[in-house]
Amino acid sequence: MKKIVLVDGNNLLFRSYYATAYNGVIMRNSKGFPTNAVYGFLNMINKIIEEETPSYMIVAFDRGKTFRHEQYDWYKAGRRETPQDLIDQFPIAKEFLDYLGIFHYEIDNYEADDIIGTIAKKIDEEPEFLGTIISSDKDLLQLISPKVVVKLLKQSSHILMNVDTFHETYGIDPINMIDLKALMGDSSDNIPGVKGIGEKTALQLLQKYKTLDGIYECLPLIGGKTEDKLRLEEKQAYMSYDIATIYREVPLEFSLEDLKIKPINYEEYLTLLEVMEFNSLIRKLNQQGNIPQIKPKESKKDVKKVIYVSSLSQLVLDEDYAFYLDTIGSNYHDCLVRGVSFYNEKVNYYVPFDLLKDDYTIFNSTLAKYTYDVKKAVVIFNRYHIPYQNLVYDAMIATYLLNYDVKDDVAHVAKYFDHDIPYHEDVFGTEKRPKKVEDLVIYQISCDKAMFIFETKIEILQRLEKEEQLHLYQDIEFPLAFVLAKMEIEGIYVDKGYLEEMGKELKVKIDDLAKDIYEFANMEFNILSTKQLGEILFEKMAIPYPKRVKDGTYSTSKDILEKLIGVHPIIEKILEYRTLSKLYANYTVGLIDEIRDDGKIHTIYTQTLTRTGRLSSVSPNLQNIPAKLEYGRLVRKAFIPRENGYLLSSDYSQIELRMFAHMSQAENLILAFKSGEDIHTKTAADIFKVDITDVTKEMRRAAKAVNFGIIYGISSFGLSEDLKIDLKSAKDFIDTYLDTYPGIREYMSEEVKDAYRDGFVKTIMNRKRNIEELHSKNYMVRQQGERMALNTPVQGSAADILKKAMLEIDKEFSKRHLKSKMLLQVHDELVFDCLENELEEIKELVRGIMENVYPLLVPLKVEISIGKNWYEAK
DNA sequence: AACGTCACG
DNA sequence: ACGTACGTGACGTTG
Repeated sequence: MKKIVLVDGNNLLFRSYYATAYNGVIMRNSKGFPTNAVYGFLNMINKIIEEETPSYMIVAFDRGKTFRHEQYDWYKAGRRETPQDLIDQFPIAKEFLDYLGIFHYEIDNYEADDIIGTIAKKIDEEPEFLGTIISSDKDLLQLISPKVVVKLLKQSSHILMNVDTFHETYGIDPINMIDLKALMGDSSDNIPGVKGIGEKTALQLLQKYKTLDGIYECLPLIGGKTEDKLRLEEKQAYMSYDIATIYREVPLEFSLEDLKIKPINYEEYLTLLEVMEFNSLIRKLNQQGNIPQIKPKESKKDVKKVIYVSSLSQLVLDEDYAFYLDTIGSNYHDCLVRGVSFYNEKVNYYVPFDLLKDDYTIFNSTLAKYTYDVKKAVVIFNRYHIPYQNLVYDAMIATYLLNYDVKDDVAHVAKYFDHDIPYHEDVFGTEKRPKKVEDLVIYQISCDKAMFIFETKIEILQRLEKEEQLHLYQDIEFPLAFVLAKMEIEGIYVDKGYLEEMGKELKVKIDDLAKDIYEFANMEFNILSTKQLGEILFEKMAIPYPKRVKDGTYSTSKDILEKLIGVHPIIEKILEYRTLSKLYANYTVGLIDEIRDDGKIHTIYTQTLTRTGRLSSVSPNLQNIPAKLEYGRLVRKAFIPRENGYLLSSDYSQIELRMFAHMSQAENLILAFKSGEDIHTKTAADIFKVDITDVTKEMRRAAKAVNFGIIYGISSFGLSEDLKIDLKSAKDFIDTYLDTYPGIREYMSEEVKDAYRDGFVKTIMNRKRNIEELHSKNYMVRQQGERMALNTPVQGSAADILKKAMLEIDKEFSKRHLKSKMLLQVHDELVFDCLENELEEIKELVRGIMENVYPLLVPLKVEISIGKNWYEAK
């Protein structure tokens, strides 16, 4: 059998382009020519050849307008225009295919789909051939046959679809994919389908009547609304059928035999790789050693061999350098340090940590030092009492601000700068299943990381400057890392005995509840298993399920269960069981495990994770300690100051809504804040048009919900769920709100418009977030993108402000030599451990800074409370 | 390792 | 017709 791989070239290039477009910033070669799409394309082609080992292959491309456009002028209307940077890369991709000996084809008036469809038909007819189609477009599934399969590309994996798997998934035959599209339509191609019929209904119909014709023949049997809809739009359905049908009679000027892969033209291939500056691919080619006729290319820089330093006298550092800490273990408060690599113009060292840890000079020189994760370095230096100065650059923070997907492992971001470093996990395995690694490999990787940091520093800083983010980087995020390090190192005392007592108490209550639940259910089962619980509640006990059943699974989430309170007494028991189990596992047992020998918990703030600019907190998360329910709140009594100290908590009141008022410049909302009234009460008074003294609890609750909705990028459905009112009322309510505060509508539509135009949104300090969702074909995903576009500037700007306040507070503490310490940050709250004699001073200082750190069109208000533990200080 | 659930702002 | 509010982390269950 001869296997032919059929690739949808357009699809592959588009995917590669959008997968690696950052902030509209994309990978380019030194001449400025865009290279990101071709790079991804080429890697994909290589991967296909490796995995499929085909002897025949074709890559098909679209060309110009097609017969579909001519027939229906609205076909594919509403699609975004293809960026010029992507268009420019098409010819290069084709050139690469030429050199790789891979056949590619395009023809006037037809899309890649049609070409592939026509070849697939030929494969069906010619016994000695088999076909594998590669694309992420589900349309192609209609081509599946006993001889042709489709490899459907997903985010990072793929699904292999053949006749059987297709049937299992959809319950219909592959060819009826067309009938399916005819009924449900396709928004991405602007295929209308039958209005009012979606995937569910369409599949049901097709499973029964097989085809569109079958359905229309049996129309009277269908009945109800569905029949009416079908009858009404018969013409449209058949038109959709036409347009969704892949044309399989394209006049082709070649035979299947012509698709045979030819030998690679290494010389031309290498030359083009060089022009594009795909150095990692060049290196790979060299390593494979299969380019005999070509002299190995000298890389731009001479690669310095790693030198293993076994005595300090060998370690000569007289120029600014990058260093990388080679550590073992995931938590840097107790990780081991195996060694440190150093890199600059002159050196490429790997130094075992034992040599360094007693030397106080290396990191304390006046040379500038660059690294990746400076906070981690500071914490580790502190652990070993290693003095340091002039840590001036952090590649992790810098690339985070440039919107790269930053991980603990440098290798992930390095690959975007064409530094090919193997992933930590691939080399070392997971913590549970570590792999054995050669020492030399360890040294090499560590040194490559230092090299990456050193060599890309200028480029990265230039990019920050170009994006006007140098201030955010230099004056906010980078110095903040040092402040966060201090807080992590300081840690917070936690009363272990108290938590143990609470744990015991919880255990008893949980066991009692379990007994009750088993009795109601008439059997013992695992209450925390959603699967078992769902079956017992909704099948065995036959409690009516309040929502539509989707594919036989029941949600047992709080929302659902709360709707069932009163139906059966078991429901409330389960809810309580859940709450207490959570408390037990997460906040008694879980927290106790995190208390270290010094009696404190030392969290780690992740500074380079969230898409909005907030921090996050891990190991443990101290940003989700119970606060809402009274019983849970008791956990906070375990968080205590040092002896004779006090905990002081200072939190911004409504900072996000204030930020929204500021950004939208909606005058009435600004006035609402300036009035000094409780904002939700004031909002209620405004929208219900009553006197502020006449606002009822119910009105305030409603107003509060809309205020929250506004911050999240309101949707009527969300609000209706939250307030448990119907959709229409929610809609009206939002309209009233928007009428009450003129300017908000305009602001929101402007923000969304800008986001579509730029592909990103930004905060007051020019933090940027790309929103790829906005150019999704999927309506729901785009909607979600729009909400992100509205929420991110609000949430992110609030985060900016708190960060700036933290910096100023830290600075002032040092300046005044205060003994009190800043310990925690919880998004809009800061927690301090204060000495009694400093309380008043701190209170005034913290309030002054937080309220004035960044003047807005509305005042910023801070609430401060003090206590002997975190429970009291709130 | 992925999912469902629920803790926080 | 679809399936929904923004941003996180950690647990236990399950495949």
